[in-house]
Amino acid sequence: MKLLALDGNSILNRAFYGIKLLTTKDGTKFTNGIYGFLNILLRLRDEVNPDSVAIAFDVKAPTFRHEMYSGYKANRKGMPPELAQQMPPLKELLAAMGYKILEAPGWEADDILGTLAANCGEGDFCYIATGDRDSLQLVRDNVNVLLASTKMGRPQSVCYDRDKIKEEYLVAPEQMIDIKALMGDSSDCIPGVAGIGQKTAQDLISRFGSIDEIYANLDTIDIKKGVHDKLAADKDMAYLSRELGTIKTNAPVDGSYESYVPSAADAYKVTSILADLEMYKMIERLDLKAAEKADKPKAEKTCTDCYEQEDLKLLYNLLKKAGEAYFTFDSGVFLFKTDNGVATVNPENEGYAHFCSDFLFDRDIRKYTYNSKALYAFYYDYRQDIEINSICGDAMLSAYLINPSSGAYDLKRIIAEYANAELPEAENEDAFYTAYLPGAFAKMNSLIEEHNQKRLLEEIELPLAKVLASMEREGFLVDAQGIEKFGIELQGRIEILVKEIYEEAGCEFNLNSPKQLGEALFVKMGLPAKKKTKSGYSTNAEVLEGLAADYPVVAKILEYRSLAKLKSTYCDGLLKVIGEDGRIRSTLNQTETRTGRISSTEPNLQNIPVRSELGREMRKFFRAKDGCVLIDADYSQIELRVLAHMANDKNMIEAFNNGDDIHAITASQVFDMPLMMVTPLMRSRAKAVNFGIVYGIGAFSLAKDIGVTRAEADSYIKGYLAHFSGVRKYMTDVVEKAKENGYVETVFARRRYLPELSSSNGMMRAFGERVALNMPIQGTAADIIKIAMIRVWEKLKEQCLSARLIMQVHDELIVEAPESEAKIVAGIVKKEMENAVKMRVAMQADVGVGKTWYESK
DNA sequence: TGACTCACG
DNA sequence: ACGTACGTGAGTCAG
Repeated sequence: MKLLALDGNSILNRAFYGIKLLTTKDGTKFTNGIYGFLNILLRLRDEVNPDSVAIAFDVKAPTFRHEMYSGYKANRKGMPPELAQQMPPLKELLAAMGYKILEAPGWEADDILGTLAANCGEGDFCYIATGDRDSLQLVRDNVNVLLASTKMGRPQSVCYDRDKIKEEYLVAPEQMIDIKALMGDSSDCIPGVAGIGQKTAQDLISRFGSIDEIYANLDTIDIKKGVHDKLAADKDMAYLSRELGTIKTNAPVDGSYESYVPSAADAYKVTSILADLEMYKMIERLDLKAAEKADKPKAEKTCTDCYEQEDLKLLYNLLKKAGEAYFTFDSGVFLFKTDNGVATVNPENEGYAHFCSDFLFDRDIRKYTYNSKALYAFYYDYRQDIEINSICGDAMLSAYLINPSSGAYDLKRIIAEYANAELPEAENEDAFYTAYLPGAFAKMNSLIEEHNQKRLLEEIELPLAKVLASMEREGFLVDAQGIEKFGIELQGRIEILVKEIYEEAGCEFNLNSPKQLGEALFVKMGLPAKKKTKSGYSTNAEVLEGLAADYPVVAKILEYRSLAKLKSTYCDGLLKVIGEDGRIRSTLNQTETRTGRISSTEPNLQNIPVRSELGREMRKFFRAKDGCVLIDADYSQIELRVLAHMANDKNMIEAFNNGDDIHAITASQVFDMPLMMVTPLMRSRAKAVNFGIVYGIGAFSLAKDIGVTRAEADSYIKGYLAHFSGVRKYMTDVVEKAKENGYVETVFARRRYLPELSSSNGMMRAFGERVALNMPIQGTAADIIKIAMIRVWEKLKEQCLSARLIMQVHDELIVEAPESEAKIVAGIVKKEMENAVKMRVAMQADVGVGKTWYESK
């Protein structure tokens, strides 16, 4: 039998250090070690083509094996958490692949390998794969060592047999240990003989055979005096080292190679672990199909037969009787999970429209689906009289609530992660997913229950999907001609600027290229460079602003930048996406952000300029249709109010509830003076401190932001925390709790995991702490405005108003309403926003009305 | 595709 | 000694 025996720890180590740190998209799991390990394993498997495979791991012994020398291997124990984390999933994966994992408490992996090598009988062959040269001592006529490593991300292995060792070390493998006894090994804390290195040790052993021979004839053999004296002084150390360095061959493991014939891989489990680690290519490389038909405990078998459902009346009755329906949906085509498999319902079927309105309307059928927003959207267009009720589950939203950092909410991955499912048949993938929807929901619902997120799901995310679908459908009317004209004006100004800049710079270059711009400014023109980026000089606004006062050309570049941005992103960009009816329909993503906010894409309408006067002009082109006005309401200081509530800070709560100017109050506290004496400068600095608190403050960044020294910024923070002691306590508590739990959560139990907190990298840890401080605040604010959106939307519907919610910008809602409804709608929006939640601090929303976004805000 | 820059809350 | 505030999306360049 041909056995391939791997030193799991050693190979994982090589893989980990040979490949740069990789993580899953969300940063929750490190994967480079596992990835590299699999690469090496597959490579070896191909090279060796073994009959059996054994993978050995160290198991920490409760006490040191070699107590006489207590420093032994002390420096080997420290494994960085990024690596340690990867150990359990790796073992699980290897086991699922059908390989035997060998562990023996108190024994190291190389002892286990030594034992296996020693059991190599007649007709057997043993390949030891390791990253560690120690194991070379195990080489025999039928035992080879494959020294594995990862160079430039590629797996490599060198095969050592007797000849190769002779060639490289001039000795037989049995003598390797004597070399080590003399030279020692600092990484293994094997002392060796002081002053003797590899060269001398190799020379001595190749000439005299062993340390026994050397010491037996120490005074007669032909060696230099210095070497003789060193050998004489450390005789005990040499023998101790030999003992320490000798790999044991009596570990308590099964020595029979037959025991390590791999069993069939558990294809489902392997796939789901790999999918979890986002190693999708690896799934293909393993080609699990062949191994799939294993006769062992199977995952729940679900019928995935797909058939066209023609009798829709019958299907409706079945669903009605069941009281629930699991289905997926794509542009009008339904796939229903039924007892007989998966039923397809097509728009071409007779009675389709009738079926849809009956089924979707029926409150007594609980509906579990995927991407309910798309379902709402389709039927808003298809037939507006079809009402959709009782959407009780949306796999996308559930998966998002369970982990908003995973970023992978396609149905395929959700099924792979949460349903105990077998691999999909390639032909009818969609039917397969539908078939496993109930299983996935069962698992996700129990997690959601466990995390106390049931209300968050049912009262916020599920109803919000309908609101977002309606907002996307409404869109935002824009004045295309106005934008075009504005763009032309900008273009004119840009061309003049470009000419002037080229003239003053003395050369022409691509102003849009940071690389060329940096070159022109800091090399050709010799301006003082301040900051560098990975690939050259930094030319960002902060740097340029620092130079603008002294170099007029830089001021022009800044102006160019701002105009170019307006032109390309906002004028050109928006013109491209205006619909035939003059409205822009942005996509509102409900499962994008890690904090619970929604995001807006294609185009992003959440970053339309407002801070600069020229940019703000853009908002004049966002308007209400004829006869209508825009009602714009934004929360005042929602994040600070949330902080005051969560921290239960007396001073801050009182300030808000008195209706005070919070930044001014903060200034009076930070600078320790009466409110009357607070100057505008002090107020603006205090405002920056308030922002900083919400972001997880650092003195350095605060200093940079407001242009004071670090020490000064530091004293502001100290002053702040001294006066807002509730906030101080909150900050320590929330970080402590995050470290304990591994996650933070909002008032409404929206959760975000923070693996960064257990990183060994100080910067990553600090980042984790800032996120721990920020996410509950930003996330709770997001929860609140979502509640307000649902209430506003429902009120407008309830009162049969024509007004429509059309946009949300994190703390701001925009409603388009007939002029006649303006007053009442403004009242509804304000009221629903302010009453969305009851907190220790009252919420305040400011409402504006106007023909354009510019006017209404 | 990643880096850079910059628009918003 | 080292880098530094939270959360997004889009346009552009350059390898």
